Amino acid sequence: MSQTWNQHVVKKENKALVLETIKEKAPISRASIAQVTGLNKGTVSSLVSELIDEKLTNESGTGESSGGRRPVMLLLNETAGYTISIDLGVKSILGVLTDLRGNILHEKRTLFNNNNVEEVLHLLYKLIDELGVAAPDSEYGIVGIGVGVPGGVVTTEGEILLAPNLGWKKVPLSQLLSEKYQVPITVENEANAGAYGEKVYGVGQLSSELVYASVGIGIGVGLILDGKLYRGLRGFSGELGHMTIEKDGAVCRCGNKGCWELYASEQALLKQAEKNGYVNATVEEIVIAANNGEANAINMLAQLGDYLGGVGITNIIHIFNPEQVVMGNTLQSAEKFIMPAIEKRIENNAIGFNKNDVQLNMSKLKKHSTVMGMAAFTIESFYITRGNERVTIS
Amino acid sequence: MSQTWNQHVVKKENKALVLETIKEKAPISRASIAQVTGLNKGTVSSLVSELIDEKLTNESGTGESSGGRRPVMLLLNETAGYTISIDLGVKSILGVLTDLRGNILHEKRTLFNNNNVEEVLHLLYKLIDELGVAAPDSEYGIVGIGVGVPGGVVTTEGEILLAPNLGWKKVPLSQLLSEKYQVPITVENEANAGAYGEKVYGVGQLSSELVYASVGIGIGVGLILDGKLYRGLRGFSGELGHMTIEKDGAVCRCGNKGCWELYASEQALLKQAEKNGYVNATVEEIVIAANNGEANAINMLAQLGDYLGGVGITNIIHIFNPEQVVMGNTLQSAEKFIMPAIEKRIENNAIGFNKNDVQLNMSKLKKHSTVMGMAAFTIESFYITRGNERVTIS
DNA sequence: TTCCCTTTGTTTATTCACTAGACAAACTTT
DNA sequence: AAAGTTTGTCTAGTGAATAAACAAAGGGAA
Repeated sequence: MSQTWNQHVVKKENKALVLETIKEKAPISRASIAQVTGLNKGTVSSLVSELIDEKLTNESGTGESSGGRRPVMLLLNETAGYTISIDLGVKSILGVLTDLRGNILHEKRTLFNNNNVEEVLHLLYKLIDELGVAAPDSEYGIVGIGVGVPGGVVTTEGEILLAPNLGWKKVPLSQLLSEKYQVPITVENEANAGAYGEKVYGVGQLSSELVYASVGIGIGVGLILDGKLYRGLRGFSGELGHMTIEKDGAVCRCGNKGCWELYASEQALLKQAEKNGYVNATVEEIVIAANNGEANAINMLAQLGDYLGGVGITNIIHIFNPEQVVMGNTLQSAEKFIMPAIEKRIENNAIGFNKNDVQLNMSKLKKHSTVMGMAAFTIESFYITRGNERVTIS
Repeated sequence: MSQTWNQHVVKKENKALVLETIKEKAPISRASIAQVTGLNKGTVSSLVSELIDEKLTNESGTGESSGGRRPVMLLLNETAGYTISIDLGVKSILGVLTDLRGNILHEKRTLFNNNNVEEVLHLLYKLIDELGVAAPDSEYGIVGIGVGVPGGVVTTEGEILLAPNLGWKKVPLSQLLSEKYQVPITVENEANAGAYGEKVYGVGQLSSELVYASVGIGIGVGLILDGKLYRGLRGFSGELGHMTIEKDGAVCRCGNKGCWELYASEQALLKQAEKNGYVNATVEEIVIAANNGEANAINMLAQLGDYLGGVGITNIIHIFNPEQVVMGNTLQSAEKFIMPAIEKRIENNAIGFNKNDVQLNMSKLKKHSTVMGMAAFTIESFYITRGNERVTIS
């Protein structure tokens, strides 16, 4: 059944609206908030005074007069609390400490070779502890920990993590962190987090229909539909890496045939490189070779762009009619060599209307897409749950 | 900017909630509504009396006592108004007259050979007029006309229809109908409407993540995500018929290569049939041949199922992690021969988690999926806009 | 039958959040 | 200095929901 509506809900929503307005347009006066939101001046005054009591916003000095009494400017109190946000990769862990506006205060990357669960968890705990110590004193302290992971998070049966690329199955990461740290924990797929990061802090801030393709060892896709992250029934949407693009193609480890990521990923590139005599090369080395003008390297990257743009991304454009497609993760370093191929393929292959609507970009946050997405999740849920507490208390 | 919240909104939402409850659980008493929704008995009483004044609900007689005073049962007044809902196909127009619960009172199909815009519009107007005459007298009369069309509806620049399969481009259908009939008009893609029809009245009533594949001359897909129809940025989502499934495949008329609908549609089947000596055959004839045990026909249908299930629908399952995939339109007549192939392919090719979540069904409404979807749109918007009028008046 | 208990639906008093408008403070312009 | 503006607070009033009392209409047992 749907929710019932009463005055408590009205107040909660209006308060959230005022806070959101301050967040977006700070510094801003009470009078301007009233005008922008359509709320009455008195209502805004009363809600703002509660927000100040809760330390969520601050009065800074007075602003410029526009012919009358000077306005008192309000600021978001972005140092009322901090988030710890993690990108758990297959070779390294990236952790950042952010304030409530998503400013990064502290950052650390830890490399590892041993994928063993206990080993990696130990490093993860160490990293979290270090970031926690780095947090300044504040009203709310650490408001949550978010971890982006290279795999699926099953939300039934209590958030269990499955990460084949890490060799992990059924790790109850969320539960483990909840027990160790008494703060809200969010665990989310790396591509989903990346999509949200680009939407909130990156190149997608103006788009509400955005597809983020994380092209790394495999391909993961995060979907922002109608301004919100779309997870599917149980969080397994976006397995576009395992979309068939060659119906009788090679067999993938997923059991399907002709999967996109067999043709257009780091894995695919390195396999091709092996054939062309680049033994045990890395993506960076191939990009350097291309920069040095080696035809083989340039061609390999262009072909990768063909497979990315001409098939997978064209399909994405047809399926979702998105406003924006953002590409991120490790293949971003080859931008210079793959983008022209991608753009050309989309120009040639995509249907007119869908093609004209879409804007294609490389990630703006680069290595930070995932951590910033996790920070956004944590911050958003902090503001929402604080609102709910207030309602039930009053 | 977001919406501001006040008591008017609260009342409007609660009234909608009460009406929704009556719609779903009729016959139901005021006391039960209060218990189900969590609203106060007095509140429910007052809202119900307004709904009765507006003729949207009725008191029927008293129900059975459960040890005290007998309850007065409330019913939805489904004959307070009627919708005219149309499925504009490439060879025929199907029109129905429905009441506010979606019961079909009158139905007519008109065939045509000449795709000329004026010609078809003339037939459409005639059909609408006939259905309008058939509507009984009622409080609100015809509350809206909805037309499902075989093409895209561009919502910018005032709802222009593009229907390549009809040979139409840039027909302002919505505007034409608005001028001729002074009631709310909805024009929507046939697959989108079919998806909503199955969600509201068909086999998808319990699912909120549903993908509807309309397999006819081409393939169109309607997406129900998070319980709502997903249209993409400008209404062009769901062009999955033009998803590449063979990267170096045949060129499609859309300009892309290896599109799904080249392998798995009526068009594809008939082309194959031609090769196998079934000259100028129809789908029905091939199904009859299969029923008569002709191996060629059986094999062609099985192969069609392979392409449907093993590639396209498997991709859908990986992309969306849906709760349900529903197939409809003309190919439904071949259900018996294609379903086993589809199911087998999905079993073999789809990734475990996504596969286990999904349920595969043929359309329940069959030829009526699209018209019922249009009826659902019209009815829903009637109830919503009536609510808004009330708010601005009071 | 009669009396008591239940259940339903209405009525009344109260609460709560928002709005309109008055007002004071602080500033600019003439 | 006087007049007009803008900001922010305060007060009275309104509308919608809730809680609780109450009336109406039933059932069940002695």
